[in-house]
Amino acid sequence: MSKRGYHHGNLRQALVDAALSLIEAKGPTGFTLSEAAKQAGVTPAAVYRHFAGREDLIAEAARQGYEIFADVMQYAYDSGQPSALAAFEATGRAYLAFARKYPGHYIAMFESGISVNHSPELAAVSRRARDVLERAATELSQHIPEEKRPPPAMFSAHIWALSHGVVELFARNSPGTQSPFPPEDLLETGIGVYLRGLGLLPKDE
Amino acid sequence: MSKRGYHHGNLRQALVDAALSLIEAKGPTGFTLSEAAKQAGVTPAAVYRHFAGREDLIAEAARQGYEIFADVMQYAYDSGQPSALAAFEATGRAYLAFARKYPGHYIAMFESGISVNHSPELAAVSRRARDVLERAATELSQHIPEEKRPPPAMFSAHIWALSHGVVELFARNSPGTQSPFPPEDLLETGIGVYLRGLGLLPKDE
DNA sequence: TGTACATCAGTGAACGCGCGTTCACTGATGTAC
DNA sequence: TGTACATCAGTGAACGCGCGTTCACTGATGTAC
Repeated sequence: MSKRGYHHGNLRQALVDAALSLIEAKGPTGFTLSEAAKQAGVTPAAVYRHFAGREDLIAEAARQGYEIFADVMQYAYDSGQPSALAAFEATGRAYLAFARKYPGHYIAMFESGISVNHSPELAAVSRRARDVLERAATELSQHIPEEKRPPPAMFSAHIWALSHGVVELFARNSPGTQSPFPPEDLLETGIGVYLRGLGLLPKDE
Repeated sequence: MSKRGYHHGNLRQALVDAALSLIEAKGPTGFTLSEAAKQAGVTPAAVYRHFAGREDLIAEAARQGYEIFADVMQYAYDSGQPSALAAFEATGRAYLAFARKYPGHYIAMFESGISVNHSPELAAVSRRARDVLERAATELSQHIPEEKRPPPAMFSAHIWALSHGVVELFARNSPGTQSPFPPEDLLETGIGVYLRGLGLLPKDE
């Protein structure tokens, strides 16, 4: 264990990590700049060497989350190719998997109250994540007869909303509100029924 | 304008109303006990005549929200009877209508971080609201051949999640994240596709 | 390899603030007689 | 109808706290020569 020098070396990222673990442990409200600094072994004032302030730190945590999120979605999409259906279903599963694996990031992204327009970078990377799902939806909807094809943006909005709802309502350890079913099953079956409704899955089980 | 007496007369409810308007205006974090008291024209200390503390005040706001919510859902359900399908679709629409009409209550209920088990009353009334949707789902699912019928609790969980996701992602005036479609349309079409997937709506438009 | 020096990451003390909560109190209200 | 009195809703001052942020500073690090 080498003695830490006067300079931290990687304080910026250490602060982001501290913020994430605080958010994960105590919710978006539980995070304070001072406590994050303390957890990184540093004076609160040191934070200002790396961030404009509290909100800026959260925004960076969210940005990193979107970055991971977009990668995860992209990877899932690719793994299902060349089948449009497999690619689409994989991205749906990836949404929930991300929320479970990176709860701190997820909360920073969707529940911390920071706007996706906080910075151009944040807007861009969130757009990138959305685009993956939308592309998967677009390609899948090619298999629906044109005249009864819903707009792909609506299609993907439905799945996004269902996924988000499942996460918020059933995949949180909010005390007392335990899920009647595993969230993964809920999302899987929900998407299944939905795709069947679009004629993209056979009518029978 | 009669001079206010020394006693407020209905301070308890005035505080709840103040809390709701603050929550609506500034989010669940924006609400403070002190400011709610100020808005009700009263000293912060006066709050303690009526509530155990800050959290207790939010819980009461949420409780009143669930009460209204359950009534609204029940009314919608009744209005669709005797058609199981009409009743179900009406409750779906009622969910979103409630979220739009009572944003303060909605946030207190679902985003304030208070547990539904804060008090037995709160647990009971939230149970009542859930039960309406679950009953509608149960009745509607009678029309599905028994062997391919999903558990009604799962059925209603899907709709609950979709509705909640639509509200959170597309029905909030979160700056920059405007919806590509009106939330009402999104929910309506989403539920439509879903019901078609269950064989409860004809295959063709 | 050694020295002088510029850089700049982090310190530590201080700030003003508004928070939730407590306490002894006061005075308006309602009731008993 | 009038008076005495109990109740209790709201006051106002005070508290300790942790917050985000600022500031002049210091001393470790890295570079130029």
